[in-house]
Amino acid sequence: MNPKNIRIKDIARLAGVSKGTVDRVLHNRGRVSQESFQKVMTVMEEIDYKPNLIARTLSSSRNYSIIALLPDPAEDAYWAQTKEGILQAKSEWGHYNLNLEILIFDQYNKESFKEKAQEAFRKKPDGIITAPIFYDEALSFFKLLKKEEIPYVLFNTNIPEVNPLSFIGQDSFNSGKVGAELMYLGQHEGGKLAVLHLDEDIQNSVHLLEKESGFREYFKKKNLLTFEIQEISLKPNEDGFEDNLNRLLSDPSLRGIFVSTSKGTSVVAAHLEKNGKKKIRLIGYDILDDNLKYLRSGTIDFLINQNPKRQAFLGISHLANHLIFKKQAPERDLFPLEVITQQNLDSYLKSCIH
Amino acid sequence: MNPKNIRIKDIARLAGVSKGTVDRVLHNRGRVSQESFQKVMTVMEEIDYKPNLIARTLSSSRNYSIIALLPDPAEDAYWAQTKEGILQAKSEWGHYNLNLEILIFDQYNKESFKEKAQEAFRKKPDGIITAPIFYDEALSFFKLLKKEEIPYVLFNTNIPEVNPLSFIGQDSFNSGKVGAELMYLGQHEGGKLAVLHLDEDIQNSVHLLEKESGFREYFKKKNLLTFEIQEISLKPNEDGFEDNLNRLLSDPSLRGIFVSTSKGTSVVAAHLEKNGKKKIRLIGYDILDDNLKYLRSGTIDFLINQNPKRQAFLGISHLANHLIFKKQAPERDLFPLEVITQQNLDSYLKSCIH
DNA sequence: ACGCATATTGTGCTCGAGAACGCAGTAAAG
DNA sequence: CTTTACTGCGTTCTCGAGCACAATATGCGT
Repeated sequence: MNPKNIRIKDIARLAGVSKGTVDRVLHNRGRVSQESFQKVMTVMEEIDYKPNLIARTLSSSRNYSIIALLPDPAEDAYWAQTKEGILQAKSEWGHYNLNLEILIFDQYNKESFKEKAQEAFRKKPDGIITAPIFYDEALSFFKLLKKEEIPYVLFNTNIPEVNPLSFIGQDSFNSGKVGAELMYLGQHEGGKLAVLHLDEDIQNSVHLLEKESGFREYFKKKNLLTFEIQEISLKPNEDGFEDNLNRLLSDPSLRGIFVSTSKGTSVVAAHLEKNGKKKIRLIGYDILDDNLKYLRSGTIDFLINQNPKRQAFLGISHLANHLIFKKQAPERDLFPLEVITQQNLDSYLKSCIH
Repeated sequence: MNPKNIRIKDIARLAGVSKGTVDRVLHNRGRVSQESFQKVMTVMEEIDYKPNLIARTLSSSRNYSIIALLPDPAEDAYWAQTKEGILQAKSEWGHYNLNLEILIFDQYNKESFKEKAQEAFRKKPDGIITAPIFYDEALSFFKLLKKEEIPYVLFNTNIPEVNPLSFIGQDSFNSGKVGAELMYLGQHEGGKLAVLHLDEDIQNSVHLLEKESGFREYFKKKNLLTFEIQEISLKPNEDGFEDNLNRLLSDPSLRGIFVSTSKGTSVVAAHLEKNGKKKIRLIGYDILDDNLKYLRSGTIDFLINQNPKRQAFLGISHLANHLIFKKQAPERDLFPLEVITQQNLDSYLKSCIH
């Protein structure tokens, strides 16, 4: 009744050869005469043959293994969401022969990353997904993987020069510009603004610096000279962290703070709330539990959503599609820069997007 | 080498029965003795059997047909994006045996919908997806479909009482609240606000009215009595439309306009720009080409993205997954309420989310 | 105990692509 | 003139679930 799809068998029949020959032509593995080749090609040009992905996948049904190399989810709500994404991908792809293993490293310890990376490498998986937060260490890891032709997908932090199969994440520079835009919104009279990096290892975090550049770029391009932008980097685990933060917040001319990390956002919000400074505009990152209440109470004005869960989920999906269905992954899957407010927060929490 | 997945065959072996029996137990189509049933169940409880979706799909590889019933994409940029989503789904699901047909009706003509709906019904597809913009006509259509057990998916406009397989779209009420929030942002001194419905058939468009309710609710809940909210419904094809619109816009106390339709947004923006009234805050819907330039020029302050393309795409996906893979579709797939600004616009245009 | 009906169970083919295998034919090497 | 090597090509089996049908087993009546 329905116009059934064309099968290799059909092509073979039309070309007057056997399906083995068609198979050889399609995958050009030689051993085909000029004549047969031509016959098959003629047929191929006339009809558009789409191989049945399901059949193909079934026959070559092997068990693929993927290793996800992540910072400790127990240490950080951001990475916890990443892990959720991985687990969701695991259950979604579980039906196919996909083995998914998670290896955890310490996000503050390069050695730990090196160790786990080596462990991952030793297991010779069919694919690897990781957030390469240590630049140099990641570099040599990827060199190894490239040599062994193990595809790798990056998320969160991009290192374009290592040519990953795919990068999934945000455009940090533009993310910073969005932050600036939200800062400027209805607050045009100028004043002091702070860009706050709360991270243990700012040198290594290119994407945080890119956010700052984007933030500055916005004001520069608009020629808004009445705003003074001050960059401050603090390490939450360092001595005197509280004092430093308090000093910053007590500046009466401070109009707004742009926090470049998700974890830092709630830290700053807590301080602001404690000191009753709700007038300072606060913009930060991500829908973490800690951030939610401050957004709801109005201490945090906006969040920019990096969607770590979705990043991880899509990373696995791209990799799995590549391995199982031979689909080609996008070189860069840059997420939209989602602005979260009090009113649209719930819609993000409830939506089934992943 | 790898812990191969458990196959029906394995279960049969473990339970000491044949794979036919296991098959009967799994799909409980009776004709199995108590004893065999127990043996199989015991094994099933010990191991978690996940049927190989690929194999299943291959064997029962029939051609599914889906009909998408849409308003004319040539008439309206919004529905054009919907169509894009359908086409994208078509190419993505083309590998599987999915036949996707689009039927177009006139969005201003109920009779046209009835006609096309009947045509769709006559073709006895395996599934239908549609945007039920005519309430009564849709109702009787779905009654028919239900009787024939043809699954249907709704998008854009929900009619919960017809129990669709799935609804994909926005929560209109909260969408209005987000509109209100964006209106209030940095504009606290009160004044006159307009909620503008530009549509040919407002009576029939529940979701537009819901947006208005949400909009009003925000100000009510916040007890912002200094704002006066005025509702205006205009039909773009009616005589005197221009005059009516101009009269509204020339009100000097008007502080902001919330347009409930995507098409209406650019119409209002054009008028505002022509009259040099950039100070009136304008909030509308969707990333349509016509809207883009006004958002970029600043006449439109914010867009709320309903993502028609993604709605259509996911609608088909849910339906296809239901038919082909027997996956159960979410009853409601409510999208996040995406806020589009000058700075994050490009990230939305470029992102590969679909 | 036998025939027949029904209940239960097992076998074997299907889907479509991939790939191993093997056969026939031919050319080069011994 | 045989042996080996290699080409070209067709056949056949594989993957795992689904399903039709064949093959048993059980029960009941005579």
